[in-house]
Amino acid sequence: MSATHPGPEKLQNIPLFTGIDAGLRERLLAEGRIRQVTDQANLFVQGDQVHSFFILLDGTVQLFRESPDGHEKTIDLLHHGQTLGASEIMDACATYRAHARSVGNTAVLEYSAGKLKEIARQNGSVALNLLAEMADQAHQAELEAEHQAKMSAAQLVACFMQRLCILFDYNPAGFDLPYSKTLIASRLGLEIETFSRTLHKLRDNGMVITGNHVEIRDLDALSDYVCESCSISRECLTHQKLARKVQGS
Amino acid sequence: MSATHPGPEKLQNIPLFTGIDAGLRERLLAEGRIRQVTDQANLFVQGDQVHSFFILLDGTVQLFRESPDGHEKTIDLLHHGQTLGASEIMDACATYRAHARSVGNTAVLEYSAGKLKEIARQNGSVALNLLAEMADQAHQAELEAEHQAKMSAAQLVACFMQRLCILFDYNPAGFDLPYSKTLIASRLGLEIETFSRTLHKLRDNGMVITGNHVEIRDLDALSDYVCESCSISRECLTHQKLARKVQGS
DNA sequence: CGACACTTTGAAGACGATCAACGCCGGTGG
DNA sequence: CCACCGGCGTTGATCGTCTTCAAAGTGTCG
Repeated sequence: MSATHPGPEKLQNIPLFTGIDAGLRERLLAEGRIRQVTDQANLFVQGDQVHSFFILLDGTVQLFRESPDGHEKTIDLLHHGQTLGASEIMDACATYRAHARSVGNTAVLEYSAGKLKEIARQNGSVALNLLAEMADQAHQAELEAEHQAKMSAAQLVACFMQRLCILFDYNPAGFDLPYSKTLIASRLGLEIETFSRTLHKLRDNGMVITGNHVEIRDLDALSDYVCESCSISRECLTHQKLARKVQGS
Repeated sequence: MSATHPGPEKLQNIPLFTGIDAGLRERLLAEGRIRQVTDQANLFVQGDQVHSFFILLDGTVQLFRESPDGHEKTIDLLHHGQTLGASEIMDACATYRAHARSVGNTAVLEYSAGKLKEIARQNGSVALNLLAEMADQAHQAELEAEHQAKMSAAQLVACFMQRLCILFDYNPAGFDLPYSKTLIASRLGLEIETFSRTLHKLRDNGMVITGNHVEIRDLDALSDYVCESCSISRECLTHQKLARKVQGS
């Protein structure tokens, strides 16, 4: 499953370039530089001068921040079609606000910051797509904050598992975790020990985890559990589902 | 201090309209409808069809979500020049994702959703300003999530107080809280009891609260305390300071 | 086989939420 | 003028949850 040669299909279905003329899209794609990135490599480092904008073609990228006391908090895990660096460029803030590190081999399309602005200025559709993407990013981040503030560890994990199923089209009845448990725990803002213990507690909610394998026995009960104290988890799930459908069309 | 008649100065210094020709700005302002809003009135309700976009002219608006179990979580408190509804409109999501309720008398400039899109499409500068605003919104929300995940109640409160000083240009040596404690607690995702107790504990960190009055004795020590486990609180503070300066110019 | 990263498990402790009671204040109505 | 009420804030006691520290188990790869 290495990403040394992203097929041409990886250049399709990029949300940023949807709804624009095919010829123009080709030209825009050609203006970016395709980069193969090995495991654990930094695309950029928190505090660096903003130089590039990235579109993720293949693989996974971990977006995370480092605090003075050494702790790492994973902000998000990104996949095909998602972008990095847009908000930094648009915010006219000179430095990256987080680290971006590849998880496994990945491929990205890289644009210079200036080039992105130029493209956005010259092409209204791309600018609108960019706006939609940033709106969604803001929305997801707000949800995230609400989750962190109000949900228990068990609810966070359950919510995460459900989103995994939607994102990767897994069968809830049985699938394998796509990341290490350490990475997931970091993504959820939990200590690895807490995460490990929580996985067992969820057995009572119809979710059985054995090693790397997850079985969700009762999806509805789990959904109720997740949504109980979260204003729009359910809405959020369907929204993501929708986004995926749109992206696939 | 009522907001029944926002002076014309309130129509200036709106970030969304900075950097555009004065004549055009006048026209854009004229296309919006000025609305006076009384205390505790809803600008929109979570789940409503998205109909309008708002620019806050005067007063404070509480943005909050309601969960099935009845709890309210305040997402943000907005002031002059900030906007509401942009991300919903751009996200092509049909409903508001939160409630917006006035805190005290306020004045807003209202545009229909369609009108906003039209303006953004026809005016590149406004679109870029909108992008910058959404980028900042996403950034703040990410920070928020990190804070909720990693900071203690005392750090949240200390951080909040510092931002108050920057936002309202208060003298840290002594100022009064601009909101009720209940509202602040909700904003920070804390129970009112926890918030109340935390205020006293902060005495050890050089912050003395008596009733409604706050005295910060040692700003540097407090800043260190806040940033100890937060990756960019300090950066965040200077960023807001910067944003304010830019807005004032 | 041994080194090392990852994960699990146990025990202790810190922290915030919850429940309950009370004090304070402004307004309303008798 | 006083009694009552409701909203707001404080304080105490208790409980559940998550973190922390420590130790041991599992796996992979040289």
